Amino acid sequence: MTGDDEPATRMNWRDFEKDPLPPLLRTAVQTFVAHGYHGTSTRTLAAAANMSVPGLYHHFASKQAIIVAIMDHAMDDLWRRSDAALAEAGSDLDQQLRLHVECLALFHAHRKELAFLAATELRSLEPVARARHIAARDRQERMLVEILRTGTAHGAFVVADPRQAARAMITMCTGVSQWFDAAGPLSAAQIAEDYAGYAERIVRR
Amino acid sequence: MTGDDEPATRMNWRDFEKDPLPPLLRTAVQTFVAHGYHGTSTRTLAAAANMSVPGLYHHFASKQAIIVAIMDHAMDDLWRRSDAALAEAGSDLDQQLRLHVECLALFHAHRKELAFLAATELRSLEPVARARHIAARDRQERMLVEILRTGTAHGAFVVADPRQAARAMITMCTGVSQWFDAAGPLSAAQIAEDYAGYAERIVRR
DNA sequence: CGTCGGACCGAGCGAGCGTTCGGTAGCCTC
DNA sequence: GAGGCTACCGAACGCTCGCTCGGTCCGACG
Repeated sequence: MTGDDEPATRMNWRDFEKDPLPPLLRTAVQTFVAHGYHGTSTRTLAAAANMSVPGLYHHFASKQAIIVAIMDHAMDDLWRRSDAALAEAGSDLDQQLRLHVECLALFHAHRKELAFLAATELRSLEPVARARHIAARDRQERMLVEILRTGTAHGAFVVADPRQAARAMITMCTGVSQWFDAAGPLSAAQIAEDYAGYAERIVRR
Repeated sequence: MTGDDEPATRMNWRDFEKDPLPPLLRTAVQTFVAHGYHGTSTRTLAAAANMSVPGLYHHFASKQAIIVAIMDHAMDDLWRRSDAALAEAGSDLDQQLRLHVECLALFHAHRKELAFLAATELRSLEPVARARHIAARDRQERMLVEILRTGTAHGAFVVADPRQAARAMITMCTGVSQWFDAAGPLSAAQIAEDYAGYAERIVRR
């Protein structure tokens, strides 16, 4: 082991060019978003990927494994982006908050289907995967709580309850995945900037 | 017709004593929250209500009719409460915003299962009911947008995009239904007050 | 040239699904 | 006390579900 918490080259957390998801999972994401996990049959999944049902089972052990792969990818992608955003902010607490919220909003706009599933299909995961997903969600939440707590301790922010404020900010960003429209009047970048502003105002002295 | 947009006695929108939902629907809400609409069978629904499957079909025409009754009740209850809150606020714009957000947060805390379903099971509704639910959601959103727009026009608030700010506030409150715990350290009333504060800060001059 | 393994498919398995049929038990009315 | 109503239930219908069996095709390798 080499202590891998500081990768040599950090990802560009603002880059959403293409999602490296294999085509089968990409079509599965869209189908699950439209009808939900239990509302989608393996036949529908196979048809969406231009494949037979056994063809699908060649790549994944079960329908459950498909949703698990999607959810894991979502949580991993968000975590790596927000980790990179924190690194970019350095020790400036205001900047840490701004970039974290910007990162959250960008993710929920650019990866809206993925983010929607991550928020919606928790209950469709079997116990092991569910526990893992909850842990990832909690770790993600803790990152923002820590920013708010440190900022409050150093007098940069005024927050009565950092955990509650973090939840308000996170669910505010989560909501973006429900209504964002790439063809709409607001770009993801504009929304992210506005949301960073909302977060700042919530904690302003 | 007597012009019924001003009922003689308005409901007390802060009172959440008991939900007037019949027992069958009450148990259905909990089961749907746990497993989702498509993840719940009519046999499970019947067992949760201590009933046989035909017994369940005596009260509702179909499984779909059960979810529709629940969703309609949720949207109607929220609408009547926020309507009453607006009436209580009178013409004071700051108060309109405060009470509206307080009402939203209270609803999503006290009726967390109901609110969770309303936000989550839209895609499980068949076209007619779905259209009705979307219309109700839009009407609900428009109410807050109007408050923000009027407040901005009168110089009470500073909001670049009322629609976007309204969505941020609404999804912030929607999130309460995902993590609120009646046995937790924060009461619904405390949360509602904090959230009204967040909303105020977002639009503050 | 042979055979090996990855990528896939048609057909079908048992289980569970939403729904319905033909009842029964208890109560109220005339 | 006959008839009708509400509130149910056991059994089963036709269908779809997740999943698997026993293949075929095809490019890579020796």
